[in-house]
Amino acid sequence: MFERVTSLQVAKRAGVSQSAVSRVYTPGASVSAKTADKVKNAAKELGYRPNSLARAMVSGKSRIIGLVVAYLENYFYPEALEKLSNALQERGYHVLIFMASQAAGNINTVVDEILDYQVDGIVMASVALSSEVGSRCQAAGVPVVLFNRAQDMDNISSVTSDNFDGGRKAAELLTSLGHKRIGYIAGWEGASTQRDREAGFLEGLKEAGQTLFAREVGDFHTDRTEKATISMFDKPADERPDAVFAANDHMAFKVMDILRYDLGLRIPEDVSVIGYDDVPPAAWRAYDLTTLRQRANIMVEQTVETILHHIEQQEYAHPKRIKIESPLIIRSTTRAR
Amino acid sequence: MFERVTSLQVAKRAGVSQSAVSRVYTPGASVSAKTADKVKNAAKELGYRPNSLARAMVSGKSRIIGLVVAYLENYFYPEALEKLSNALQERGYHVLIFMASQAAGNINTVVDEILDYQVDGIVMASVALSSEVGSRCQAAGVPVVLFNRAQDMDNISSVTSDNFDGGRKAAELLTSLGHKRIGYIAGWEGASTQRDREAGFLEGLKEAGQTLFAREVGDFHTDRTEKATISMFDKPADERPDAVFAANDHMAFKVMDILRYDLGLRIPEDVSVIGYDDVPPAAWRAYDLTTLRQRANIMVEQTVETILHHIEQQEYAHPKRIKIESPLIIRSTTRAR
DNA sequence: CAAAGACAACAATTCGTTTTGAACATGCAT
DNA sequence: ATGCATGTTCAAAACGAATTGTTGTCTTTG
Repeated sequence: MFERVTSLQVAKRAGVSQSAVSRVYTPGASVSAKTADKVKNAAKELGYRPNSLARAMVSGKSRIIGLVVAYLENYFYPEALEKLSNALQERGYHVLIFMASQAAGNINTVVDEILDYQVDGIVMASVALSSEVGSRCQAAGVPVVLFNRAQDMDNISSVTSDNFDGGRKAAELLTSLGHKRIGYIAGWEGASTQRDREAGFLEGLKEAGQTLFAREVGDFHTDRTEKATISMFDKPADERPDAVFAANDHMAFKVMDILRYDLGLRIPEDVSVIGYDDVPPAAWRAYDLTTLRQRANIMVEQTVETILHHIEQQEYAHPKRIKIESPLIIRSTTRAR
Repeated sequence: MFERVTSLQVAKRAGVSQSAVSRVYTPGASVSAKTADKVKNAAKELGYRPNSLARAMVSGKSRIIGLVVAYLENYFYPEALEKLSNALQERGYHVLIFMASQAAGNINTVVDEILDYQVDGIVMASVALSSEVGSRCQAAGVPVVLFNRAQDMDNISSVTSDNFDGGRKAAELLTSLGHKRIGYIAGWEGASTQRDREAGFLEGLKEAGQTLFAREVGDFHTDRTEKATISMFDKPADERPDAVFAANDHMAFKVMDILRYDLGLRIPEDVSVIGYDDVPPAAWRAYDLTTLRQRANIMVEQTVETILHHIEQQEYAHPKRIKIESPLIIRSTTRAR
């Protein structure tokens, strides 16, 4: 009932060989204008379109990039995903998406499934992958780029913000504003972003001759962040921080909500708040959050360039470790100077 | 360098034929336990995994679903995308994603590219597609399901909220709270969601013996919504609405920001606000928005069921038009009774 | 003990392309 | 007219697995 139109049928109708049809659709192949016309006409009449899968099988290039995402709740990711997909589409690639919702065991299954589809490359967003998984991809000749995560040990490319530097900038701002009791709400401690941001923040405090006044773990997670905030701030004024750096914007929003609506504190009069990411809601008037911007467009651009470099140059040996500077975006959740 | 392991190599090592290997990986095929073991061992030793593309070519089933998304700025979509991808993964399908960022011409190109990948089905989220595109997919034997958009004319399945009913509920609530000057911020007028919500809203007002007091178009777009809000509300108290229904949450947030921070109005004392979607930020304390919930999990579930029904039953003739009820979620942007 | 039946394994074919290597013109210079 | 490039075209061989009809092989039963 639904007969697929094949290149052979087009060839017959155009009165040429099947391989001629193939070459018409292969950029840079040598075809005379005459046969190209005949083929194109026949193709149009029959509604022919080349079968990407067959093409992929014989050429060994699927022009599919596997994308593994752990969760889209952090609104940095939808933005990145959109840009990534667009950028790859422009280059003739497409994105096969895999959610790695669950735990680590899940990742292995997911990577296997990805490889089954003969993807040309894999982008892992916010996923910490075991070195074993990494080497399995290497073994299959599929380059991997980590997006927004870094892995020190393995020889895998990664694109991140300069999280250490961003953390330091946060500390610089807070100390320069005269804050003396500075707290930190940590993200999930397995994440390199969390670790680097915290390390940079501590370094920044140290440079100003200060140390951390309070620390809680929010795990990049709503409920845990709310608990963390309460246990950090539900105290007399001189025992609680007068400024806090949350390891990402989403935690910062929760911190702000608790401070304002549960604890009745004013921002920034009683407490200054800084986040990280500059997701769109950070600019919404109700939050208007001072934060460090992750420049999604640049990060995506670099990710695309890196993965395509690996694919098209067949160069897997020299992983790139790209860090994008995070500019400080000062809004109204930190005191004016 | 990167030799792919094929079923033939496994077969040789296991001392069986290639077809035996194939059957081991085909659920429901008849293989003796003995050969299955031999094959599995050989496969493990060689690190064999079946090639999905080759499988797809000969079987005619790629187990890939093409997903077309226009934009992810509305946070209803990341949520839906995540759930959709997960649900399909569970059923052994995977999602090839296509952003249809630009105008209508873009959609055609995108659909062609999708079909080239021999997808088993297409889900279109928030995309209005020409009937021509629809019939092209039909002709190719690829079922299409519209997600969060309906198309009256064509015989294409769709899954949406019951937007008309939701709009009416919004009107019922506002009129029951005693509001007499009720405004509406419309979304993009090409969207069926916008049209149905407005029609239901007007119907609800009519049932209460009222008519619309003011109407502006926000186009589901930030800047236009801010302008729309100002032109609706920057007036003396008795000339502006005392309640407003925005066609989605994202516009409602902008409305709230303008009302509070630019016009100095209180919500809900001066103006009640209702949105539509119940995206996560609607529950954030800073907004705490009364809204109509789009039940993403149910919508996704129905979408998956519908598309897989079409695919696996090869039944394209009877499109389903599924509407999911939108419950009213009352929070604090509407007056208490 | 032979015949029928049920299963398993096999070899060969298929899917729709790209990619050889060889054959074939065509045109130009000798 | 002959030789040699240059440029097109073709037929055939991949690619990696699923599928078909066929041949075995092992049980079971009359």
